[in-house]
Amino acid sequence: MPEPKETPAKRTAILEAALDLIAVGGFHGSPTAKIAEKAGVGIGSIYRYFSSKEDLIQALFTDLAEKSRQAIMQDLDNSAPIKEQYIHLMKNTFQYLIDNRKVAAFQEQYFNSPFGFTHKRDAILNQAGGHAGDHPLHALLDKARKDKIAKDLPWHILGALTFGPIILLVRDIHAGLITVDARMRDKIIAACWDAVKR
Amino acid sequence: MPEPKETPAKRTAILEAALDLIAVGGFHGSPTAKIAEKAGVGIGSIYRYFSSKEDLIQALFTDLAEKSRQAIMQDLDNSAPIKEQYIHLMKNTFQYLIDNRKVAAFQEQYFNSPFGFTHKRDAILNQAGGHAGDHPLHALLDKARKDKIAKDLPWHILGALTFGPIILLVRDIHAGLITVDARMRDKIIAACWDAVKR
Amino acid sequence: MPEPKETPAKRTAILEAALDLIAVGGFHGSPTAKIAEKAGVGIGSIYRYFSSKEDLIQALFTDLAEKSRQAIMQDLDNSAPIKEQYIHLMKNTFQYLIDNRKVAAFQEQYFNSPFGFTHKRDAILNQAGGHAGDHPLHALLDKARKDKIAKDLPWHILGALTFGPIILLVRDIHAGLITVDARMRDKIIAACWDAVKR
Amino acid sequence: MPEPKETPAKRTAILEAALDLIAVGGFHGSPTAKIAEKAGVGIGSIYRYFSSKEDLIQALFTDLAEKSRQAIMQDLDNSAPIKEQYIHLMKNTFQYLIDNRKVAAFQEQYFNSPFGFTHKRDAILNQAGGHAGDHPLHALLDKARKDKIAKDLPWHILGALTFGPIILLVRDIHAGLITVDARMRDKIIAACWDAVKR
DNA sequence: AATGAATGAGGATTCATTCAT
DNA sequence: TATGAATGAATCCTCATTCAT
Repeated sequence: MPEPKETPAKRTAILEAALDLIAVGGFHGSPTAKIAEKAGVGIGSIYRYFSSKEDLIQALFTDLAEKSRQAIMQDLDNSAPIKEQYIHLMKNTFQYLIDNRKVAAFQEQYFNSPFGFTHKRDAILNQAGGHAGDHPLHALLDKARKDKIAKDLPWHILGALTFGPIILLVRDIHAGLITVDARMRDKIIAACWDAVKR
Repeated sequence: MPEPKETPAKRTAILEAALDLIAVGGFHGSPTAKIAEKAGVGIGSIYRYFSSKEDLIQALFTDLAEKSRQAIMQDLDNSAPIKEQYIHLMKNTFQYLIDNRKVAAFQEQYFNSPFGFTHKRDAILNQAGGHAGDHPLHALLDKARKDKIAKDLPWHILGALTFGPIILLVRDIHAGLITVDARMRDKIIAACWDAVKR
Repeated sequence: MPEPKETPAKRTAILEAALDLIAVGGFHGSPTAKIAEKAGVGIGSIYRYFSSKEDLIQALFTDLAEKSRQAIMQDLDNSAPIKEQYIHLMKNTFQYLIDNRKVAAFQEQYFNSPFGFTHKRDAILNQAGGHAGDHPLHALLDKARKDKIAKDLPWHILGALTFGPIILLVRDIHAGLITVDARMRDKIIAACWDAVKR
Repeated sequence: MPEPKETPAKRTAILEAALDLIAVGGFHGSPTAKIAEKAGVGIGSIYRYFSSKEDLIQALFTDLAEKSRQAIMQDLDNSAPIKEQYIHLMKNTFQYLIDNRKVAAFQEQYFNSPFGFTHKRDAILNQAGGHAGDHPLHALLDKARKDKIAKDLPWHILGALTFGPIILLVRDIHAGLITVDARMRDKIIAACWDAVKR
């Protein structure tokens, strides 16, 4: 009696192998043959689970986005003051990216590629808000703005003020150019809040 | 009237063609054959002016970095208060990247590639400060920190608070996801200053 | 009845095609595309069986060296007098090269190339004697010298006196410049023996 | 008043540069651009003196063949006994090739290439004997055979018995695999005579 | 006569994808 | 369902030769 709807282990193995390789070598340094080998499956099997290499990458992105979202939301107290929630989410985000260098590297690659453009454009077109692809901070910043706590700027801009510094710093941290301890991390997040707050 | 060391027109044509293509398709979407065709030269000519595709890309980066620097420094008043200088530099930077979509796209690509890493690492290793390769804001933020105007954070972090948002927003602007007029631009820069200032 | 480690037919086809082409046009007149076409396989298949064109050539050399060795050793009577053994080996060698023009042409090419130099140097460095890579005459001439049948000259020189004429004559025969029947062949070998014997 | 028929210095420079490069890198490692640079002339100038790269190589061969011939004939006493003349010619030949590694390397390359085949075939077709391209030993061996001093074998074969060993040994000497002093050289030549003599 | 910039066919190699087993 | 051998278009780069100056 087979388990009814479980993700096949082989699919997961392929995604993990792809992440490992792409994080280090980028899309172009990660041929399907290497991914299959690292995953311990035949090359052909990749095409059983994914229709193309592009499809595999998109699937990996979605997969990681969901996991990231969960990590970021962890222990969030919806009833806490907005600033506190902001700081909590930012700590989670920043720390998650620092602790998961492969995820960070992959997402960096992804957003800097034709794949990424497509994704972003899609996100904009469904601007209904609240759908799964969005970052949890979206809603929060929206509320902060309405409550006149955050500056009166469009979500995109508040988002950029928040994520922009984090993204650059994570890259530098993983490149070994700087180190950031918990104290420093909190200072950075406070500075981001300064940018956003009214 | 012999001009002493004129850059050959063909070299320039190659660089321009490369910029056009890379801005749209990235490094891997810009084969040498296409660059040559777009430049209106033979494939072989690329290798007369550059020793390899990598060399061409590095040359293009250096070229654009110099032009960007000039645009950014334009009309800077060294005797003005630091905050004013900061805002001036940021306006120039932001506007330049908005107006020169291809340059922005290229630099994005560049810093997200093995080329870029090398460059960044090199920049870090010569931390003497004040050398030509740096962004003009580097020195300014250093001074602001010493004068207790900026937060007491390492240059890397102040830099990330400043450039991070700009980079993301420029990307979104060129993707057609948002529009930013002069008024909005100034608000954004003010927000960045809030992040940096004490 | 499962054959344990059968060489893939495609690999053999590639080696044969390479031999055909190199024998006529040399290394530089034998592009991988032509080899693949002649072998009736796709270009990419060459790189499934060999890591590079150089690797293919080395493999071909090794392959032919082994076959040559077998042909040369055929019907050798180890207990016969040395002179008889010498004549026997020389007949086999000479005849084999006459009958296998492509092999002769390839080996000529090979020993006159960077590949060949490496090979020769390696052979010299392991001068322990008796190891598989050597020509069977090596051991025989060594023994002949010790028995005071051959002149008291280093192996290299005795070897040159023996192979030098053969190599030139084989080349001329295949160029159609001369013909050598069995009678003539035996006279030539006798002359070589005169050069070597005390 | 210009000297009427002197070889232009530029032509000589090109030939010398070609020899230098081909001796080290072979035909395929010696692009015309490198030859021109080493010769200190423009690339275009090569095509003023030679109609093609092949023509240049043929010219170089002819040039060197003439020089070799002169070196080999040096101090030859036509009235001496044939054996003595043989030994004299062989000493000159052997020593010349040892002392002129670039010439030896070039000729090796040359005879192992499409060029070489053409040349040899041409030589055979004009079998009138005694024409400039022939090696001086040709006539001598012919005479030796008629005088019943040499074996009754065709010139080609007597030639191979003589040159074959020398060619192999010169190659090994220049590859650094063996050293041959004057004493050893004379022994080798004596052995060659043994092969040739009746 | 001399130059060297310009050319593009040709060559080795990679890799996403297919398909027979 | 799983495999991996087979493929060939695509890519970077070289180099003999030409021709305008």
